[in-house]
Amino acid sequence: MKKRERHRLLQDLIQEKVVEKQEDFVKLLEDKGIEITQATISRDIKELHLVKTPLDSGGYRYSMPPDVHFDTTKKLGRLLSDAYISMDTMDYFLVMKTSPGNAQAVGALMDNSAFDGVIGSICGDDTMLLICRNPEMAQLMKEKLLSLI
Amino acid sequence: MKKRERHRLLQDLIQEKVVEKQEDFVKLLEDKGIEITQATISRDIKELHLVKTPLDSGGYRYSMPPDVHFDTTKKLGRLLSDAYISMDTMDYFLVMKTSPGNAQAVGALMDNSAFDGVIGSICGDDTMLLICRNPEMAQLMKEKLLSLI
DNA sequence: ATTGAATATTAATTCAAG
DNA sequence: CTTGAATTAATATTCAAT
Repeated sequence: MKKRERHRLLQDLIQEKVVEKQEDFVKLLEDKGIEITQATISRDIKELHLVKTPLDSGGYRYSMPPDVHFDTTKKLGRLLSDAYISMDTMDYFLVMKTSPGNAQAVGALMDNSAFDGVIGSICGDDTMLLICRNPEMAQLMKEKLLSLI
Repeated sequence: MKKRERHRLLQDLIQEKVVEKQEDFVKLLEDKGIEITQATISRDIKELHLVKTPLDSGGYRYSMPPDVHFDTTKKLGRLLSDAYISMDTMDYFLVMKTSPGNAQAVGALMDNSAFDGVIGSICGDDTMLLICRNPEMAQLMKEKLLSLI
């Protein structure tokens, strides 16, 4: 049993069953003849970004991850629709040109967005410099941002 | 300090800060002069349906409940019922053909959905390219999307 | 790289009290 | 009905092994 397969199995399980805790995963996999411990489930959950969601009924259920900043992302999209001019990446960096006076606002939203590939931003009046975790993230951010416009 | 007020404060805090654990809430409220214990935060989190989300960066962050996505997923289902034409996967990618002018809308909903296997989307007029975390996710996304139609 | 066993940490609940 | 202190339960991590 490969990790990938197990991940896939966990994704399926949370759709079908109310899985309240990690030990439940252990038991459910055991039923399928798969021996695994809670420690591994914990790691799987982390990698899959699963979340333990409190239910109205009072219990808990592991479920698909939320889009951390649903609202922020929407705001960012609206702002970029207005303010975006151009963008380029180099190494760890992404430089965005905005209409005058808007770079700070974009940077502020970026800092609290779900885009955790971003380490930080430095903004002038019409230019934002994003520092990303790695060059790949810089490229990914460019695509993400473009998809919002 | 009433419970309602505190709940609002917590909602605000998770938008502004990366709150990694319940004790962080305790400290943040203490900074605002509000004395509260972890037990109460735990109850608040349960009532607000907040979730502790694993981040790509390795840490955790309390965030908004995934409930909001149910709606997004439903919207996506309705949109796809109208606009879907065809779909195919290759490696990390999923390409969807839609009726003219609809790809952007689908992409926007995808980005705000609970589908965390998706890194990002790039949309033209009638074509959406989804970039997934891995080839398995691309395949899984195809199945999930088909199940919505 | 992935895992289990043990452990540390964090979170949920119980229980008494306001 | 709400809370804190104490406790239990659950989860994350460390460490050794593979």
